[in-house]
Amino acid sequence: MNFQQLKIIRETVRQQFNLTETSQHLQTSQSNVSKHIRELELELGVQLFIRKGKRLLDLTEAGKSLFPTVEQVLIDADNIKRIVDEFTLINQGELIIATTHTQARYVLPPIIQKFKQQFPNVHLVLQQTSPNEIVNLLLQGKVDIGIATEALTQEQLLTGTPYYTWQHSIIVPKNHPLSLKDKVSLADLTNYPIVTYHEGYTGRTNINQAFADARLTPNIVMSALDSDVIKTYVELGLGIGIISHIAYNAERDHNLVAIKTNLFEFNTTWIAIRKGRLLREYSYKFIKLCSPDTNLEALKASIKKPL
Amino acid sequence: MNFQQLKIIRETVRQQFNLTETSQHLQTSQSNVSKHIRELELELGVQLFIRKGKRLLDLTEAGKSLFPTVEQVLIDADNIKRIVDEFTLINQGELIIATTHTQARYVLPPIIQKFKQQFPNVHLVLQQTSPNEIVNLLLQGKVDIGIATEALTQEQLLTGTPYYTWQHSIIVPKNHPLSLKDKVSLADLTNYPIVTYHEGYTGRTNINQAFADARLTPNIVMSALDSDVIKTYVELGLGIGIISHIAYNAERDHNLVAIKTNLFEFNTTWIAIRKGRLLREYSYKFIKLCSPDTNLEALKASIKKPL
DNA sequence: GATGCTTACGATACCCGTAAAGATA
DNA sequence: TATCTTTACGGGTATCGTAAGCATC
Repeated sequence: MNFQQLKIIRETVRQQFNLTETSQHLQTSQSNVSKHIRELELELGVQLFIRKGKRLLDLTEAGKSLFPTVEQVLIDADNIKRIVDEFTLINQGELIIATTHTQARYVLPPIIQKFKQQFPNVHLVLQQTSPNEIVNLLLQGKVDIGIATEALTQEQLLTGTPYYTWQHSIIVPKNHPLSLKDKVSLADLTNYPIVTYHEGYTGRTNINQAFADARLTPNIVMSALDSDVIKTYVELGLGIGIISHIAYNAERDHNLVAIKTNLFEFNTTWIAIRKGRLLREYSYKFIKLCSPDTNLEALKASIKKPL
Repeated sequence: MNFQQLKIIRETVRQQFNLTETSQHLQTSQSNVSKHIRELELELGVQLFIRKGKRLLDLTEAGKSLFPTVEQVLIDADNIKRIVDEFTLINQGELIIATTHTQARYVLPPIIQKFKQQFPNVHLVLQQTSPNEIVNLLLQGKVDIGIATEALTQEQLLTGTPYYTWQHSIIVPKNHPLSLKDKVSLADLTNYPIVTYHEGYTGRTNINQAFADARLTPNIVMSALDSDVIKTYVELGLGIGIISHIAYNAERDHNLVAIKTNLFEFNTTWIAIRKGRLLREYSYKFIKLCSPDTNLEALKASIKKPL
């Protein structure tokens, strides 16, 4: 058993049992991948993959049982490198953050500015993607920190800390009838076409829930991945918008009016990291910058409990 | 980085930085050990060992930081093999138990008999040693289960379950003056020479404590590692004995009288296993046989929290 | 027929142990 | 001088990629 074999097992699963893909991702040859798999199976004395003829279809029961441990070994091997870097590359390295558009555009800029002042030699990578993909990237150890409102709290293998809470606001063009009302109700909203976030993004779950609870059906004419797109179409008169209040800026968005409401539940945006995967010290400092109340020691402890 | 290098790091620490010893334990050559260490250091870009000239003295700070992770990787690699065995060698394999004389001689026999009936193909190894050594063996992953009264609950990296509680009894030769008294006090005991367990064995801590609390000084003329030795010398008239009540058998020990007392605190004998190290299913069955009330799921969960 | 896996084979790199040399106590 | 570590070197093995062969879809 060697690390290359374990990496191949992991990557084969990630590439859904396509050995050609696996070999390309690991920068090696197909034949190598194939041979390593069978040699590991031979050494362990058990089939790890279900085969149909020559094709690999899935992990066997045995394969499924040991796969989490394989992942843990590889993560720990990676941890060793990061521990070393903590000594050789002090306050220097890479910090990869996976987050959504809303955070990247409206929330993180001042944090990142401060972080960059404190750690000028840390190369910051901001990877903008969907909440589900953030979970994937975290689980695969491809990013250090994930920040999003959705999906992050479901996964056993992730841990983290709440970042901030917020609510949705209604945005309408200037002089829109809704902007003249004292109080806007959910029923009012159903009278207009609505533009808001896509399913699985930026608290859309809570929006759906509010209408469902009130037994109302909103007329959602368009859903988008980010607030800027929504605002653009609301400006064009396509409908009224429901966006994170964070994404509204009175000055810049002078063509729009934001209406604060309590119609939708509070959302919590989370900072998440993968259990079992150590972070560089500066990564914890970043989290502390985001959420100064975080108990870093407790967070570090929770990392050390993989399931 | 490969497994051999990590094994060498671990063994070098275990052998207190003597590379010759390390090579012998790993069945390889001295030069290999030496080279692997320096190549790993080169690859990681950091010194792992403090050297004085050519001799290795200790781990560096960096080495100390990553050592627990190195151990975890190797344990997990071992776990993978055990997981495989769970599929290929069903109810078959090895179960190594480290325990003290008292358990091996007086407590475990009926358990082991039952276990052997249920799992005839499991090779049982009973390793009899001191509580401190049991802790060592557990930490090094050289035994599956440790059973003892002392030392097992101190270590962060161990987890486990209480087995049973017991008290010490006084044993005296037949017709000894103490055997005629209605109630024996601690002060009474100080009037006679005492034979009991060695420090660190079989509840000796509690014996010391009881005398200390009463501000009495016992006249301990001899200390032994096991109850049989103590009984032998009490029979010879060397003094009165203090042994685990479990170790007294009225029939077999017909030359001795046991006096039950509450003079000493209750002792708890523990079953301990190492965190992070998976056990074969039959090992858990063994624990269940010992202590039927154990919540095995909770125990398994506690294994998965290294530190 | 296109894609994907296995086998064959030769080149290379790596790992190992012996032996000699050098350092430490 | 004993013990211990490093360096040098040669043999063996493992790993790698290319290319060809074969199975699957």
